[in-house]
Amino acid sequence: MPTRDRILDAATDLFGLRGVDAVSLDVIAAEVGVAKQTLLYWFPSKDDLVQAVLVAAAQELSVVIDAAVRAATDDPLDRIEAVIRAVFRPAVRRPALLGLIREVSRLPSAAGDRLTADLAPLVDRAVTYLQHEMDAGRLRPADPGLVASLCYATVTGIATEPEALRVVGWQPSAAGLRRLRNELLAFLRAALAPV
Amino acid sequence: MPTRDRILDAATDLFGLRGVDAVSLDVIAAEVGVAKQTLLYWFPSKDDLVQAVLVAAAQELSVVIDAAVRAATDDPLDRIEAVIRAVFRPAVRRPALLGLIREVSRLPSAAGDRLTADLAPLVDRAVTYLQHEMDAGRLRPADPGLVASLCYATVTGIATEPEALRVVGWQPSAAGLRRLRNELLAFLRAALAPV
DNA sequence: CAATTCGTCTACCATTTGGTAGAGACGTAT
DNA sequence: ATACGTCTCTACCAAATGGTAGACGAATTG
Repeated sequence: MPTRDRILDAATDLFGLRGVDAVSLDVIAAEVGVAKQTLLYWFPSKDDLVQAVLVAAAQELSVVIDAAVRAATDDPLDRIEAVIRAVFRPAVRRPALLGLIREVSRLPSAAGDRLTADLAPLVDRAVTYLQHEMDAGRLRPADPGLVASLCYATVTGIATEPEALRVVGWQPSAAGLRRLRNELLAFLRAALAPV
Repeated sequence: MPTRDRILDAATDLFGLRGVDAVSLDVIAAEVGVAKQTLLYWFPSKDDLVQAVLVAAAQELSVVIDAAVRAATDDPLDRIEAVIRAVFRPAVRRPALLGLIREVSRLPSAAGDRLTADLAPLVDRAVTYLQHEMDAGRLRPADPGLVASLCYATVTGIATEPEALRVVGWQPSAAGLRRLRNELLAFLRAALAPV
C-alpha cells in the first residue's frame, strides 16, 4: 500500500480510538514505520491530516450506506435494517470509524464543518425519506430529524463504547456480535414501527 | 466555593467537553484562576485529578438516578421515563457530565476500572429489574443487558453530540430541548414496550 | 511567642509536541 | 551524463506539557 494510504489508515484508527488530541504525529509515524517528517511531507500539518482522515471516513461510510439503501426492498423497516447491517460490519471491523465521526463534535468547528457539509445531502435524503414514510403510515409518526439523530446516537454509541457493553457482561466474540446486532435491530424496529 | 471544588468543577467541564488528553493542567488552572501548582497541591498528579473527577461525576449521576427510581410509580415504562427525565436535566445543564462518562472508554483501563466498579451495582440492579419486568410481560422480551446498553447509548449519544442534532436543523432553545426530550421518551417507550 | 500546618505562589526542569531546513537516495526525462 | 521531480531521511527548534523544589504569608496550636 502507498505510504500516504498507510498513514491515513493508521491515523484513522488512532484518532478514532484515542481521540485526535491524544495522538501525536510521532505515534502515528511509529505505527506506520516512517519518520515523522514523512507524515508532514504528505500532510503539511496535523490539521490537514485530520481533515483528510475525516473526508476519507465520511466517504467510506457514504458509499456503504448508499449501496445498502439501493439494494434493499421498499419497506422502510427493511431498508433501515439494511443500512444498520451495512454499517455494523465496518464499524465492528474498525471501531475507530464511527468513533472518528464522533470526534468531530470536540474539534474546532472549522474542521468539522467540512465533514458536516459532506454528509448533509445524505442526511437530508434520510430525513425526507423518514418524513415520507411516516406520512404514509409505515413508520411511527414523529419528528423525522430527531428520530434520525436518535438512531444515529444509538448505533454510534453502541459501536464505540465497548465499556458500556462490558459492564453488562457482554463479550466481543463472533456470537456476541451477532447477538448484539440482532438486539440492535429489534430495538430500532420496535422504536420505529407504526403503532 | 473551596478551591478544590472549583478545580473539580472546571476539570469536569473541560474533560467532558474536549477530552482528558486535550486539556492541560495549565488550561484548567487558568480557568479556575489559580497557579498550576495549586492544582498539583490538591491533586498530586493529573491522573489523580481525572480519577477524582470521574468519581464525583459517577456519584452525582448515581444520586440523581436513585432518587428518580425511588420516586416513580411501579410501571416500568414510567420508571424508565422518570430516570430519563432525571438524567436529562443535569445532562443538558452540563453537557460535559455524560461526555465524561464516555471519555472512560478511551482512558487507560486502570482509570476506568474504578468508575466501572462504582457503577456496577447500579447497573446490576437495572438489568435484574429489566429482566423481571420482561418476564412479567410489561416490557418487550429481549436481552436485558443489551437493552440497558442500548438505552444508555441512545441517551448519552444524543446528549453529547450536538453536531448530530445540528445537521438535522435542531436548535438548543428551551422549546427545542423539550421537543428533544419528548421525542427521546417516545422513542424509548416504543423500543421497550411489549408487543 | 514559637512552631507548625495549610494553601498558594514563583522559579525551574525534562520530555514531548507540531513544525522547519535541508540533505541524500531514487527514478525519469532531457 | 545531467538535470529534475519524488520521496524519505537526520538534525534541529520553540512552545507546551506534567511535574519538582522550595519560598512566602496566614492561621492554628503548643
